Amino acid sequence: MLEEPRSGVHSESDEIDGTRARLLAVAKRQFASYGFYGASLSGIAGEIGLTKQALIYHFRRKEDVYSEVLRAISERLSDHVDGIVAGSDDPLEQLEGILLGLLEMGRNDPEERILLMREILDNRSRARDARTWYLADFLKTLAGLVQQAAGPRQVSASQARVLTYQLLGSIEYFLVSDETLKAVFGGEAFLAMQADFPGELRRLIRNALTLP
Amino acid sequence: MLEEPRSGVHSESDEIDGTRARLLAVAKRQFASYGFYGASLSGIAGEIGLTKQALIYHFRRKEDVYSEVLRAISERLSDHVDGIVAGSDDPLEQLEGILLGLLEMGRNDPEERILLMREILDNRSRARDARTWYLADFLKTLAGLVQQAAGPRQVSASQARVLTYQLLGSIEYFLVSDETLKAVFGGEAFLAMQADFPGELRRLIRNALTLP
DNA sequence: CTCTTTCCTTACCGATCGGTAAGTCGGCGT
DNA sequence: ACGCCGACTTACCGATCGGTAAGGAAAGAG
Repeated sequence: MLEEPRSGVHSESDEIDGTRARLLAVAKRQFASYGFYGASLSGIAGEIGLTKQALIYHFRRKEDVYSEVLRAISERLSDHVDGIVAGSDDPLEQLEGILLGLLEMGRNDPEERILLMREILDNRSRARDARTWYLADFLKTLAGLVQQAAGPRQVSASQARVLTYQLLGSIEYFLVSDETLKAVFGGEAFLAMQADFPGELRRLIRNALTLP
Repeated sequence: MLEEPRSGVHSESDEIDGTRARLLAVAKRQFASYGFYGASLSGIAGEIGLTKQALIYHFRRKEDVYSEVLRAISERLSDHVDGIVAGSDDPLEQLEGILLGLLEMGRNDPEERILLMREILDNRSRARDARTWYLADFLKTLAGLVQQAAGPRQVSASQARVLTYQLLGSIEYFLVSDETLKAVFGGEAFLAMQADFPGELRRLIRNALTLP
């Protein structure tokens, strides 16, 4: 029933460790759906037919599972940014690439956006550790790009941060609201919104940055 | 130690029922901070020196406490909208008023925005009841206003909804991120952002709606 | 054939959860 | 004076939480 115990790797190689990766995938989904408190170790492990002690064997504490999930997300996020930044020299193009890419990432993996949104909300109560700082680099990079891209407008650093957050908020809020939108406007209207979103976002970015 | 048992009102009048209102206020804060699962009946009641059974006496179940909190918020929200709409005839002015007012409301009562954001996230898992529909009217009104205000651009209903959500997202995401922003950029930078936000939001609204 | 390590199990722990049942107690109407 | 009733309390319930301890199957190493 169980596949690939693999060679005698010790816990170093995350590469193709089957169980651990599967646990992380499930954990991501459940943390996103139910939040840190709402998700349970037994629920996560149970979804792939294991007991919670198997989960607690791979990661020592619940917090560690959560941290690991978060770390993977932030890693993917900065990889994305690095990839885009390497592919262009124009700040405006880079910014557009990052934000539209973010939209695309959210479309492919909605739970990830939801988890990140929850993290922002929980930051004020739980946590204490790094957490926030996972996103710090991403935010600073983005704000820097905005300030460069807004050349014609000559915005201050603070204004650039505000703009960054407005653009980011447009995207993240939309990505997180899919179920609400379906419920309020209907499924087909939501599909139309999904189709219209990228174009309107591009407009929003251009308007926000290039107009005096 | 306890004040105003008041006249023998039965549970109808929410008017000046001391305990009930205080419980709701505490519940709002704790639901916002810890989420539905993270907040506990005993924790809420304990904060004003009562036992959880006092809480469960006033509201029968935990869900009912939560619903009541949410209902109050949505009521205040639609009151706000009604007030603004009554005060102006120009859709663009109305929209600006509503959105800037929302920003102001969020500034005065951050927990309220956080709770609403959590509600959006939780909608997909918990819930089943109305919930979403509390916001439905608000969203539809807003989208209608956007479409009217975007007259020169001639946007479709779907585009209007997208625009609505982008603007709404800008605000809500910012309001919810205060702690993150303080942690990432520092407290004084955050204050500067707070000062810059309304102006940039106004720009964003105008650009999004009036430009072709 | 043993010894060890990896990966997972059952058994158990105290704490806390939401919720029920059954009082207690002060003020009210009659 | 008596009983009722609203506003609480203590006592208790089963379920579930995260986490510890100990053991066992499987596989590689010597």
